Amino acid sequence: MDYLYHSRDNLAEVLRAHAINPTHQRIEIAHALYSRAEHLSADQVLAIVNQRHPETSRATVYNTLNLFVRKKLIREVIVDPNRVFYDPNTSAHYHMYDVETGRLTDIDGAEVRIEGLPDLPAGVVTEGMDIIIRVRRGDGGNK
Amino acid sequence: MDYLYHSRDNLAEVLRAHAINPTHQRIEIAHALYSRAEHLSADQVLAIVNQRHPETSRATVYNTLNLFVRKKLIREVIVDPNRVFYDPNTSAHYHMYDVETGRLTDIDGAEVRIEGLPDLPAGVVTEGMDIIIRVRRGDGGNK
DNA sequence: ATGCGAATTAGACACAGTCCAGGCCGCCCC
DNA sequence: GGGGCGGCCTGGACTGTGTCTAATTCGCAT
Repeated sequence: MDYLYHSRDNLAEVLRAHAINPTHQRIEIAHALYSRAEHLSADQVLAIVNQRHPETSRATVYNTLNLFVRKKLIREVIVDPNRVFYDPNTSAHYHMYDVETGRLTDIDGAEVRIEGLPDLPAGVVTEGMDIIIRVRRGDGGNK
Repeated sequence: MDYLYHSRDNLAEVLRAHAINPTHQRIEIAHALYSRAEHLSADQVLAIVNQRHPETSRATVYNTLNLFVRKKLIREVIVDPNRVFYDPNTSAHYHMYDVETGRLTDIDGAEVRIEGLPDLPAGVVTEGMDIIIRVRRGDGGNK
């Protein structure tokens, strides 16, 4: 994957390549996402960005994340009813979600094959497919 | 499926079979879910229940839906960041979600086969698997 | 410097969902 | 039948995520 080793300079290029005006804040937000191989919520991004560079507003974080999603720079992952996670990895892959800890990890999609899905209704187009495997630690969970 | 034709009397039995005390409100809520082959949000359930029988509180609707989920009577479907949908069909099946209309429809899971998923880490147990195919109308959507 | 559109900001707002303290209801036992 | 008890329901306050808006600031080109 090409999303490790993103200096802030490189990130500006990446943003431009996606037709996004690379502002200060947007670069910081992109950096927060790309510099760690984790799935962050908007609030986490806000916290990370503000601990380094003094101030970025909540509105900007939300606006920017939505912008990135629209421009297909990142992907939303909807697994937790409370918050949306953002995933800098846009290649085909799936997710494993620990319902106890809330931890979300990637599953490589390269060798996953799915058969037997019915045809889509006419005039309908696939936007994407999510697969989420919900797990818990075998012992700790009481019925 | 055995979730059509649920009179309120039958529903009381169903609830008891799941170790749920069949109160008035719970039966009405179960009825709202089982009597239509649709996926409802908590707010929709609240509206349906209250248009028939005068008053059921919001807290009760939420408590009851969560209780039903815990008792495996219904299932949560998390596809829309804004609200949770509840699905009375607990057999293995998947979902198609229209990102434009918000409409959620079932995909029978009987003949779906998935291969190539990696093994789970040791000591971890599958809680369930969700597959969501996000679609949109092919023509109407502008880039 | 000046002007202009785009981006950012603070704060108010909207909304789903939860919590809490009080009251009600059904049920059991005497 | 009456008294007590535990579970259920209720309104309302509260929380947290995300959005909106009006005003300010930024960056850039002239």
